[in-house]
Amino acid sequence: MIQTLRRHHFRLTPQRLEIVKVLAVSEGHPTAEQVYDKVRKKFPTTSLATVYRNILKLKELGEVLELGFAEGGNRYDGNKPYDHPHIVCLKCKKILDPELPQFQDLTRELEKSTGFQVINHRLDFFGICPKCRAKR
Amino acid sequence: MIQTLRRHHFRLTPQRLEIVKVLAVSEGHPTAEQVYDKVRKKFPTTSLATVYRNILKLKELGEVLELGFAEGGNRYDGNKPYDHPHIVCLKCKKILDPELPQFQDLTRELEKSTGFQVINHRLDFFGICPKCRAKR
DNA sequence: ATATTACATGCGAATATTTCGCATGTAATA
DNA sequence: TATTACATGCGAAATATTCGCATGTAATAT
Repeated sequence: MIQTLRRHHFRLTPQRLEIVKVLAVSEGHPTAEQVYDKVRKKFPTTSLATVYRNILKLKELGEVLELGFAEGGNRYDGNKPYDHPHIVCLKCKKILDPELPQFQDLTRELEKSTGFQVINHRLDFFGICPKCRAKR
Repeated sequence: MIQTLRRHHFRLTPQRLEIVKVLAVSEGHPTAEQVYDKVRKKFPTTSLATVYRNILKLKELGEVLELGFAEGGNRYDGNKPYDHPHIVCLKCKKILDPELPQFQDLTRELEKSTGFQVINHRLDFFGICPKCRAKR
């Protein structure tokens, strides 16, 4: 990510580097607010707008994937910024990346049958994770 | 939908009936605002809050499917209120329901491999529809 | 090292979307 | 026709995100 920023001649400010770091090591696909909270641990004066601005930039550079949900509050993935299936726990809200080899490219088929030019896709499953199932 | 409302002893107000009708005949998965605009053609004093409240109710009754997107602004489907794939035109924003027989239940497989109890899913494709492709 | 400058930041205000509180209205039932 | 609990309309609140602008600072040139 840092390489990409450098390549595009964007400045490597401390806040920006920290946001990148948080996104890169994050598990479970954090919200903007969660990124904000972690960044403020190191740089307490950081503003939420800066977090959003940097996420937007990284999104545009293709380094971060944005996941929108009906309940509001987007989630971000800085590890695999390309389309891949997700499985969301409805209780603890964690989002994992399951392996799903059966889901090959239906895309080609779909393009043929609909006439659409398909650019990307989104596949999410919703349910209860093993840990939350055990809890009760 | 009206039967379902009646069965649950909800009142059949003119506004409610009109909202149901708009949702039932709508194509392309309207936004709340679009439903609001159509309902106001017949009942000009209808408030947006009423539209949201009724959509919420129908959602809870399982009669309307809500689709959230990262760009904000949910979309609603009153025709097929169960999980099914969508294909979204990034230009004209229309949403269609493609046939996708290849997408059988990966769900069972996923439950086995992840330990999740899967409750529902969401599969969307994004691209450019034939009409918009022709335009340029 | 220092100066320069264009990009970044922090702050609060603005937007957009959805929900809420509350007074009033009205569909369903008695 | 009266009753009553649910529904509506309105504006305000709650959320999530973006914007405007003054100030700060990383990168580059000197």
